Amino acid sequence: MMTKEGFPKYERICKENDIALLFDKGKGVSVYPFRVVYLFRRDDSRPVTVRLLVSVSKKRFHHAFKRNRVKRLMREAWRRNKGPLYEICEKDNISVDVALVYTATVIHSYDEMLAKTKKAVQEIVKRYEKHSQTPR
RNA sequence: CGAUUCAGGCAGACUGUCGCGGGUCGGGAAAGCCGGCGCGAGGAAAGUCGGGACAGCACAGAGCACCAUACUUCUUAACAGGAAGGUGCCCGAAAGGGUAACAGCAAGUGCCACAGAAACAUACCGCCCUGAACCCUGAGCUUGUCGAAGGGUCGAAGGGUAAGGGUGAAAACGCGAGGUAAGAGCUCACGCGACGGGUGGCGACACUCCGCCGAGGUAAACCUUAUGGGCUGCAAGUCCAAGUAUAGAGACACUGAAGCCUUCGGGCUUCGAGAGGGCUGCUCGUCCGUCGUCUCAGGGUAGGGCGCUUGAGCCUGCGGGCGACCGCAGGCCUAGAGAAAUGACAGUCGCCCCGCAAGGGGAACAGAAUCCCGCUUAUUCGCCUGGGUCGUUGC
Repeated sequence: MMTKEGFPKYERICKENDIALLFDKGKGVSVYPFRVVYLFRRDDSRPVTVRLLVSVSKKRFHHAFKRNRVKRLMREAWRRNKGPLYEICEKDNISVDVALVYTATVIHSYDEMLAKTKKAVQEIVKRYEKHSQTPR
């Protein structure tokens, strides 16, 4: 099953075009300490995939080792909490791209990262279900 | 034992669970499949400051310009690095240590504020010499608006003088003596400095040596001399190449649009077009072509591959050298990503600090991006090893 807690290459957004599309068409919501941008997209050529992009700006963290630390914590927390997104995606056979942009200026602990990413995932699920219930 | 200083080293370890990037082996038709094994940040990975390797472009040779370097020798692939040494300056009682834009202003040119007479050949004051004129005295005889000689508290003018005064950051090598009209390296002793020679040293340079000389400073002023330097950087560069558009090649087709009628072959009406070029200036004719479709094609975007880690490599031993470093032998393979892996959690042990103890607290600076050699900066009131110096105690 896809709900296991790995984080392989195909679950990361690497292509420049994909990133441009995500930030151009995606919907944004702020869940401190993140800004979340997500985009549901139907693509029958690939299996159902939840993909992630993490971003920590050089403006907020000047030192490379601090940026690395934040990104690693974010990825670690994400792979623990992404399960609910796979549930709804497999139910509706749809993929989703998510970008997490770190907006705080201090490094939060791993436990806080876990809690906040969980909240972010729940927020995306809630908004998706609300949107799919409204008649088009 | 403590303090201080120099040199070198370390940068917690192990286990479990989950996860990531390469590699490799096995299964599988294959996979974004399954499993095993092994590797996966630093001493500065940092700053990007020097130097190279490598790559592309440029390039006959030489010169000019420009830039860089600048005590010597050695070291190195190379360097503005390093080692050993020289010289000046600074600290120190000494031993010793630190430091230097450390070639040339006795090649040329420029500049040297203010002050001062003068900033490189100049005389303001002062000193000294000559001394017109004037004054005093006045031999003499031609008795004059004469005048030898002498003197003067007067001194036009000319000249000498850099010892003294004053100015300045700096004033004619310093100081003493001789000397002189007064003075002056004019002469002499001592000292300082330049050049030539001698001796020692590979050399920078040194010397209680000899000769000759005395010349302001400034080259982070132009400049001179010597040496070196093409430019750009792995986002270099190179290979494959979807889609879209298309100069080019080939084939086919060929007046265009709208409306109406139709037996679907076509017909009628209206509007627009009938362009351009060659063969002859014009007309005709003819050829190329304009417009459309398809195929080929080249360059090339997205994307992907290579470059990409075996190298001036690391470790150990022996040998050479004061040293930087070099030689030989044996062993080892030690990250290679690409919106960018090297992580998370738990436990045990070790280290440091506080505490009698239970226990509590702490662990810096910081993250590979083509690769090396250096330099610089950051780093725990950290730890370990060795050397020097000083202090205290004991023998």
